[in-house]
Amino acid sequence: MTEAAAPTPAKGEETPFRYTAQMAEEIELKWQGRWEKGQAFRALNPGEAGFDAARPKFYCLDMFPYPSGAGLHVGHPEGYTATDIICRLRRMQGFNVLHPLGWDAFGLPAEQYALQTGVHPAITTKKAIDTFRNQLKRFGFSYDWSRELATIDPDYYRWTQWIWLQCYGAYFDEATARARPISELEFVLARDNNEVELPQGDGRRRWRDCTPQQQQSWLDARRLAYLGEQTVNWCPQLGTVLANEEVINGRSERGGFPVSRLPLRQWMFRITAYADRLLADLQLVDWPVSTRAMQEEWIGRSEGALVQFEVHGPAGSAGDLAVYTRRPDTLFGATYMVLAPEHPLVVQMIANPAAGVDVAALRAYVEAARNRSEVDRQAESVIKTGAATGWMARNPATGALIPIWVADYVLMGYGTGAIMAVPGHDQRDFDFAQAFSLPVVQVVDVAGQEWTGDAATPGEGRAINSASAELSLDGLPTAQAKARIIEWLQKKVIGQAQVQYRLRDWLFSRQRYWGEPMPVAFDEAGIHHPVDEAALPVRLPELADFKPVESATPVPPLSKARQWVETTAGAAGICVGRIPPDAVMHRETNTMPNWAGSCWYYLRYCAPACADRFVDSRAERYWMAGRGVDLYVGGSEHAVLHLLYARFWHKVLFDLGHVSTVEPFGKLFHQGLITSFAYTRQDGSLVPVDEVDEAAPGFVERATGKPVARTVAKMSKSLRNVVNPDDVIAQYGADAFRLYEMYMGPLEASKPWNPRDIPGVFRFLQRLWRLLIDERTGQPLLAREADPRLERLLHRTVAKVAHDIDRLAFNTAIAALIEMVNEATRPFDLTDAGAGGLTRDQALRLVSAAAPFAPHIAEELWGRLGGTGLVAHASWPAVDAAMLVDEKVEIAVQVLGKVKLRLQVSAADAADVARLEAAALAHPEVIALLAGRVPKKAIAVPGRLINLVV
RNA sequence: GCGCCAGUAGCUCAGUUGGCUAGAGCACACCCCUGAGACGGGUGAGGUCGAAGGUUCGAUUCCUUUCUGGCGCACCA
Repeated sequence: MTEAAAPTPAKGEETPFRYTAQMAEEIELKWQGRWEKGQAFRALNPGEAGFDAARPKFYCLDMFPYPSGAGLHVGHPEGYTATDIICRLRRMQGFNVLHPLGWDAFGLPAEQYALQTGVHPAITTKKAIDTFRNQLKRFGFSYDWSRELATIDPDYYRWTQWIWLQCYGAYFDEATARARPISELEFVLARDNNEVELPQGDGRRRWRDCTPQQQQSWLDARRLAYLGEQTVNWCPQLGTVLANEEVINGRSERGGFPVSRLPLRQWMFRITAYADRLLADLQLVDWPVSTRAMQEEWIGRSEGALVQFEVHGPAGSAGDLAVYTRRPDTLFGATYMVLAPEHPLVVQMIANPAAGVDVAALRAYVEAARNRSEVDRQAESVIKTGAATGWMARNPATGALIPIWVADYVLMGYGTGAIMAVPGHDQRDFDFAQAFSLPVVQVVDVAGQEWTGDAATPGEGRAINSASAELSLDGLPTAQAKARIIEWLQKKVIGQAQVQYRLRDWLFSRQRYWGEPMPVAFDEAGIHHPVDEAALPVRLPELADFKPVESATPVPPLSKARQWVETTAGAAGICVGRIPPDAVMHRETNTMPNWAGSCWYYLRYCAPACADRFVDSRAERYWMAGRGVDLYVGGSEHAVLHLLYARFWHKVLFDLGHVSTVEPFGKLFHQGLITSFAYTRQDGSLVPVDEVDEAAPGFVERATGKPVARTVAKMSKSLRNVVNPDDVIAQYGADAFRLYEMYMGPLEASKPWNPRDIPGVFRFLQRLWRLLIDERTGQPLLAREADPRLERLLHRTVAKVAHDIDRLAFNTAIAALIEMVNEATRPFDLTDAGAGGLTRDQALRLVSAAAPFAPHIAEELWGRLGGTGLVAHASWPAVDAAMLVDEKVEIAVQVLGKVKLRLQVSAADAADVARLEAAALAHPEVIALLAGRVPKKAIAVPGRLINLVV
């Protein structure tokens, strides 16, 4: 803390009832105790005694906190204060409010902390939760603590596992675009004996002619949770594989460690099946535009065509190669093809080299590309590298044979992992063609971009040089050329229109200890079997040595729990009735990622104690009614990760009939980051925040008196600018803390923590107190008669506060309260004992309006003023609409847009254009002002002004 | 490079469909209170509303360009 003035405790006998930090603490602890004892914020579910179905519901959710060993920082209470304020207002407005909190407690950070300290994560995590809970309770947040839950509770994660099993037991029905139980699919196939496509090019076969193994693997390949061979992101430093969403610029989102690519068989979620709905349903939610845009970009829908190219190897025709292109209209300009180094065809090309090709170089290139980390690959992205394969492909439009190359600028994970290269109209292809002297042809005439052959023209235009005996695109604008060629490709059965997404399936396996075990096991043949619902939860085994296994490849630590891993079908609870109970099984040793628990916690809050279902249906239908969670507040860092995953799970649960809404979070809001000032000496070294003084023009280091520069940065230990909320509360109280964080600026804005501003809001609380309470006696100070001006202002203040809270503009609501208190303080003399500025009724309404922000001082004032019950349960003061408009309105008179004078006009005259104009022009002052000039035109704005043009 | 958001007093921010002399808190100066100080109260100074064009009777507000900062995406064919 700086030297900023701390409130002095009341001295002597003069003002023993002064609002000081000490009194704030006493008041706050007193009311927190009473709220807790009286379960003041307990939300009742439908069916419970006392539940009032006539009230509207309001489900307000904070993003799941991840309790770290370091405890709370000032960023946490920002969003929590905001939701607390709106929840308190809604209760006073008569809503049934659901406002729960729990803990996201599995995952890497907790495990890493445990590794550092050498203490088991079960212990460190519980301790961190206790610390967080204690700290949060000191803020006086109105959570329904009876609904508290943690993802590490077996009673919770049994249902996380259950949801995974739902996905395992479901497939995506393309016809209806929704998930359905895979047993339905199996039933229909058996009944109708349909023909199915077998994997690995085994052709098509009738269902009943398939072996049981073929049937099983066909079904397994369609599950929403499936075991897939994929190139995954392997992070050796974290000791686990990561989802695409967790990798940023080739480094891990958490920790910033390099990530390499590795083919691996892992559990996946078929989130790509939902790409279309995840995209389309963004229209249904009230979310920040930036967040919706991020999800749209992440899903990355693109329209184009799939085109088959005939491949020619040394032994002649070698099947077809499919490519995806957004610009099928440029097919005539495809002069070569490129495969990703991981493309399966590359293996064949190396095994059967074409004559005259340097196979060693090709093999070396593919090897190098595989071993290169993503970071390296991107760092070198400017320079195109590649190797010729010697194999050729036939361009179906021109009939020409074009060479096939391998290059790492083509990614295996997008489209088919192969492209047709059109160097004339794609910059990347052009760069590559330049590097390897490949032909470039122009097939589109782009307006405004002259064709020189020195650069690609990637825009749209009219097709040229695009004609064959069968087909001509020449002269067609791009859109029509696309349609024409797709039609032709379709007729020839060598292509069709295709929608492609950037989104990939979600990698769900983690090689870590501290996570939910997957409810699945493998038999001796390596076939996987789900654990029966009745046998859940699959408990995480106690493991003394939970360190990740040192290895170049992923090895889950759970594999060390031999006795747990090696089990029988009976012990593991697998397929009771279909498999002998003594059959040998080994459990899945990968665990679920951190995201699993946070994908559905908002549902569990509706009925956290429900024992026979993941959520009680009636409770879910009540609290999620309408558009789900009514307000969800949290940081924007989860814009694509958590928020995309949770939407996906929710949609699956919806499809399977387990939840009642399509989207989980109707309205979303991101609070801004709280930054902090940091001070640097002229040589760039850092000065701790508490060793700096403000000097006349700038800031100086206290010890030396030398000037230092102030910057704004994220709070971090290294910058020595971290603020501990406990210290602030000790110095000013929780009400002042809450008020300060809300007054700093708009909730969504990033803003610096400035300790110098805290005394300002503390003084406001003191003024509020002193306005209503005699500091010498502790008795209320009340006016005998209501001042009509203050009455009017009070109505306005109450209306503005409610309106501003609705739009989450807490800073302006507080400003209105400050103005109200300042106005009410002015007219009365502090020395006149017993006489205040507001009547008891007015005072109670003012206290009500302040209660959402500073609930403790409000309860105390409410009690001292003789309010009944708790102000937290009081009704929000009624606003008389008539009090919001003035009887007399001040109208500005402008001449040519410049204000010359102002008139008092009756509200009725001011509201009507014609009457306003007449009243103004007839006014002696206006006549004097015009001095004979005749206005050519008068522009009247009702209630505001009149502008005269002369 | 592309997209989104933001630039208002020394600092942090208000300014709700274009309209009144652009406001608040902190900081600053002065005055009152006091033996003196702290607390408190009062008064005041401080802004070409990032820049340049345009639309309009009138622009901080709308449009275009540009500068600066933040965030996101980035070899996705």
